[in-house]
Amino acid sequence: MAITVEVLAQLLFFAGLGEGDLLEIATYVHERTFSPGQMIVSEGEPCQAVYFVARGVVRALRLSLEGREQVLAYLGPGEPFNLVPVLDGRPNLATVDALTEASLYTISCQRFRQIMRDHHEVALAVLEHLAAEVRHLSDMVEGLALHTVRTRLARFLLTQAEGTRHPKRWTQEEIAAHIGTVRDVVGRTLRAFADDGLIRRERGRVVVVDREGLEREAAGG
Amino acid sequence: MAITVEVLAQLLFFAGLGEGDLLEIATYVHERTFSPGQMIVSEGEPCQAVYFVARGVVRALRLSLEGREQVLAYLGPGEPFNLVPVLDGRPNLATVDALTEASLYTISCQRFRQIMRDHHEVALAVLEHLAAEVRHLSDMVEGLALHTVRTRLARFLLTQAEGTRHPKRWTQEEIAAHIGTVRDVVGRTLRAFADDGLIRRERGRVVVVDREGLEREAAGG
DNA sequence: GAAAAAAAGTGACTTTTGTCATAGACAGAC
DNA sequence: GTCTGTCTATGACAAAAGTCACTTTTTTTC
Repeated sequence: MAITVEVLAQLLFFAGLGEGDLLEIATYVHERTFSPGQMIVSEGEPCQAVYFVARGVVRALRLSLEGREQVLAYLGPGEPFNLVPVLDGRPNLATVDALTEASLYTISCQRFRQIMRDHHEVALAVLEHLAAEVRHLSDMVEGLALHTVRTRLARFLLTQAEGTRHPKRWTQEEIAAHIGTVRDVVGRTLRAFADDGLIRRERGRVVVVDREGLEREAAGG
Repeated sequence: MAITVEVLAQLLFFAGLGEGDLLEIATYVHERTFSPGQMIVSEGEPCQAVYFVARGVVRALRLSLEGREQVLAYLGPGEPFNLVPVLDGRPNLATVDALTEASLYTISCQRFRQIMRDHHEVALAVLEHLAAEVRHLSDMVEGLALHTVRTRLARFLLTQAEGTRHPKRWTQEEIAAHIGTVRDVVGRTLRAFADDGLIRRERGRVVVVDREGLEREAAGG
């Protein structure tokens, strides 16, 4: 339960700090654990804290009234979330829930703001992280506004194929929430890709057969 | 042509700096002017500089191969753009072009990175700005992924109506590029709103008649 | 290994969105 | 004024996306 300096230093933002600073910050950090499906922060609520994933996977998403979900990001160990409300003091931007058993470190808004004021290195690291977030969201907007589901799915498959990461097994529902559509349409489009010889579908897994063809689809011409 | 300290201090990021720092920074700043329609930065190009609008209006947008445009933001005096490429060193995120005669201040990537390293206040101000950007883009993603054109247009009309700003006269084309659709559909949807008694259309201008009704549409239920 | 739950497959159908083509309205240039 | 280019109106149509209903398969859980 005690947060050690070694652990803190592995969190993106604190990597550059010295022992002394880390010891101080460690006193601000609390650990909380969540079980799969449990909600961690809720869109629209006033901001409580900034979070870091210590163990497990969580996802940030927006919900519609009809219950449709749009995933903004999957987050794994070391990654922070709920930064924006901490920075601008406005309500939470997205709902975040746990996908797996997850343990998180939290730092209250006021404390984290103070840390950023006091530690220039931290502010710079947060800056870099937000820049990545803006880039990611802009790409998302571009895809949603200017491209068809077919194109977005092709892009998704390609990035997954590159996936240096462990090849997670995605359900169609999950893919849908990722690319901004519904399960049925994902299934239908996968079938279309298979019919066109771009992919092969084997028990839960998708194999890219014709990378060039898929890339043409992803270009969205 | 010379950049004065008074002018610099009006740019969001430099408001908190002292005379001495401003004088130093002023030596890094260059002014450039653009005429309406001229492209200022181009998506995908390597990053050159960060920009501040001194006078006029510019817009940041993404283009599709078919020539459709998605506007990410309109920017007026005092506002910065092209920050993300400066921060992450990757290619420009969006195209930016001038809508009016515009004069801009520029600071090269290296210089601006240096300024952020040297001036904590600037880094914090940039942080705040990026947070706002993330919030805006998330809302955009939510709208595009989870709501119909009808809902997005209702939201657009409401925010325009609130518009503390000067009531710009929007063409349907501009609205379309803003909410992620095409002109024809905007026109059709406006007509539908008028038929339903939510708005009244008078020569180029839209008047909200039934605010409550529009808000119901905007809720996207 | 059987039952239950979750995920996927699929066709029919509806709604929404986008495309095209053409005509009218309007604003400013001169 | 008249001309010209931009903006708007509108209908017919096509394509994309979403909904429904139901079945089959796969995975999990006792």
